[in-house]
Amino acid sequence: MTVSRVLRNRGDVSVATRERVQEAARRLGYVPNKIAGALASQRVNLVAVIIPSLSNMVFPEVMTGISEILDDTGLQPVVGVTNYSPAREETVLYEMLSWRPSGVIIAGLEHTAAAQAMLAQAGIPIVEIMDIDGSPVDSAVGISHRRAGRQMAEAIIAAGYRNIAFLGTMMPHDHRARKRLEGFEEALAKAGLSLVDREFYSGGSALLKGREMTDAVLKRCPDVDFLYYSNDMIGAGGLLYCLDNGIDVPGRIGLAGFNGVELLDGLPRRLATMDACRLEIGRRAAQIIAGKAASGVAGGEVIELFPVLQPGDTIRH
Amino acid sequence: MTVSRVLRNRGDVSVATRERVQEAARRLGYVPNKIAGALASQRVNLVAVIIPSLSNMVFPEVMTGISEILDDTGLQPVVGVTNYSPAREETVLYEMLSWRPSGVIIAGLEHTAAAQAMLAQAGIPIVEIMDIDGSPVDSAVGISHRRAGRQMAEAIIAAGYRNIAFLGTMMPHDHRARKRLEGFEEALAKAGLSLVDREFYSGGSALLKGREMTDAVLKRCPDVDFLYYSNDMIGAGGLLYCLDNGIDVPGRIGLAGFNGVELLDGLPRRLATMDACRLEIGRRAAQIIAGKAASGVAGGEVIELFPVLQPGDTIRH
DNA sequence: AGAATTGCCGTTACCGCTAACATAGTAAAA
DNA sequence: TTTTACTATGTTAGCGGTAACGGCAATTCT
Repeated sequence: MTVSRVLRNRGDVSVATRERVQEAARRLGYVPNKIAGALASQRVNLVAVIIPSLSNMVFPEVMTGISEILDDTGLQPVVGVTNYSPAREETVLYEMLSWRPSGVIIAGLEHTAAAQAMLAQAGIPIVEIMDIDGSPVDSAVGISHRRAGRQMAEAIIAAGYRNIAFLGTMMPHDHRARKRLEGFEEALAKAGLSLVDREFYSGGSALLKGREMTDAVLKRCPDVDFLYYSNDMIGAGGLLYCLDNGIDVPGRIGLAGFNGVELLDGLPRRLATMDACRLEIGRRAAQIIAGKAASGVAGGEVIELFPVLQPGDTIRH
Repeated sequence: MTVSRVLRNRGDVSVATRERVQEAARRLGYVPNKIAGALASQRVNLVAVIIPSLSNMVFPEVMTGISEILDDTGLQPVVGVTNYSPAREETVLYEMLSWRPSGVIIAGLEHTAAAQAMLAQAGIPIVEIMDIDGSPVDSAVGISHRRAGRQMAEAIIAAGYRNIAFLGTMMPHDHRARKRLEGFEEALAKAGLSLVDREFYSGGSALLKGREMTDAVLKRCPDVDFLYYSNDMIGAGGLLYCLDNGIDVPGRIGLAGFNGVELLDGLPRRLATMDACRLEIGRRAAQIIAGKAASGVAGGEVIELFPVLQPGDTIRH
């Protein structure tokens, strides 16, 4: 017990004993067994973070926000990656819950029925992040992707573009990209317009994909005057393609992406985009978990963040 | 016990009982407590993965390789991020070891004395990845960054460049970048050359940084004819800068980076680089852990991988 | 038929720690 | 001096599973 007290800085131990214990621990290379500790105390300083992917710039930044806040609380994030597969999400969630974490941060509002049930039953704070177009199990922090799509469409229409095409991921489970497209089309419809073309791809977002898709669209629809990309990476590819081919941007063709990734700052021209508030989403989500873990208070809250449109140099005005 | 057997698919249970148990588990939303299970069985299906950063394209790909292999083994990776801080690495390692994982995959060969001691004492397979220029605690999988730097220098010299500058990170703990630079300078020295300029920066790798640094070097040393970047991201920034400014690449100035990131495929010109074998490193490391976890065999092995120089379009020939 | 085996399920004793309480020693208060 | 109040340390009983073994009935072997 005395050792336990020393190593956790809990309760009264005389300075002499404390030092003797620490010295012995150091000498023996003793590393306490958290498994036993967690079992006995029914407390685990882990927060499960479940995200679709690590390779697209967006989630690493969310992670940064989460770590930033959690670092001060003794809580530790544990990452699980689902690759945009609902089945895998369910498995990963089950696996993580079986370690009885202090909270869950999970991307998106769409989960399998079983996953929903697990989340609801877990008895710990749950924060669904990125998206708020839907109903969360507990808390949610994110932006309205539908609104983001709508706003971008409105800006594009206001700038006078009329023959608008969409280029994006075909991932059946990227609900946020889907909602952006829905919002986008909704705003087009309101203006009496509709997409003149759409091009989908699967696989990771990459510059090269953006080039290929742009090429395909321009070949197929020579009179298109705006390309709306579902993410900045393929948008950047499209931008480079246009510049390489001497296409007047934003005069002849306008371009826009989504996310506000740092990458864009170095491009020859600044791509129009919308910041997805990734860092802030991570921070807020972690704050909710940390707050509830400390206070034990229940009750879900929904925090909506508002991305700002960054017109850059690829929409004319 | 019967429940335990059913849920782990171990031992004999009649079909009838098995189904009764599963049905009850489903109905109750029962999630077994791995903490208790791990304590009792002294087995934990977790592999600690300790890396410096998630935000620079290189480690996510290593993670992909790791997950790919581990997915078939029942083992699960748990990521810890150190932000290139040795002190933080020590903390993260301690934290992870206290959960008694089945193995550790950790980036680099340089650790604090305490971290070295923990790794050596842990009694589980340890794989140090990315680098093999040094002596591993147990196993290692990686490339020789010193050799990589040397090879690049030799190729540059062979192409006839003579006024060579280096642009890279100033992170005091990015040992791999440091070793590449050492190898590079070593090969220059052998050819009777030395760097005409060097420019360092701190912070994440970004296109914009690459532009700024390139601008600085070219202003300072107008007669420089080759720029060697410590990573592809700033290299790409430099390439875009040169193209924007009408500099003849690779005639007037040659460029090279390091890593072989996918990003480069979409650039107007292919940057010379060397693949760091990231995916393969992840795979091999995971295989070692999985193999040892299964067999219980000890004994460290060192696996050296050999990156290939991809000359691209930015070295003349 | 009796012995040996097999399939199925139950019992017991931990795993390494911590909550809760007990106990000595020591200083302050009555 | 005795009582009270801490302070510092020790004791006990789990936490929720699993390893190891035990036992019984049904089957197979000899």
